[in-house]
Amino acid sequence: MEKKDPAVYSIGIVEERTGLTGRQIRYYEKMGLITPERTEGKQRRYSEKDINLLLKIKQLLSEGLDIKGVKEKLKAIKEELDLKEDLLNSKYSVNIPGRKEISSLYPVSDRAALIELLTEKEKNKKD
DNA sequence: GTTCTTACA
DNA sequence: TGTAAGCA
Repeated sequence: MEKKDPAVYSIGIVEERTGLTGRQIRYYEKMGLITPERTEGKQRRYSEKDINLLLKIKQLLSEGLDIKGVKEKLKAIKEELDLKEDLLNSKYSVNIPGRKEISSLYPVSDRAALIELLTEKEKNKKD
């Protein structure tokens, strides 16, 4: 089950796929909302998850949150995820639940981000 | 031509 | 946020 997510998208591609301007994308990065990789030439390279994260940010922003609010929201989601991860790795877990089941426990609005972050966690443990 | 940073309106 | 300058 090789599930890699290399950062291969240029900022131009990300603009098209997220509907955001390069200006906004760079601004969110400066605000600490995203951390894309860099090529040797210092150009930004985004992964599939970065794009999903950008879309999540865009959604939260459209819901009235400001940059600070989005940052806190993303942090909250991550903490929630770490908590669930502990349960998954717990010695008390007899039956390891599948990601699908886990995600179903979450409200639809947070499911996308949850799955996305969980996938990242799983990948990091494998590497 | 694309992207990057800095800076000004 | 848009745009321009000067680079890579």
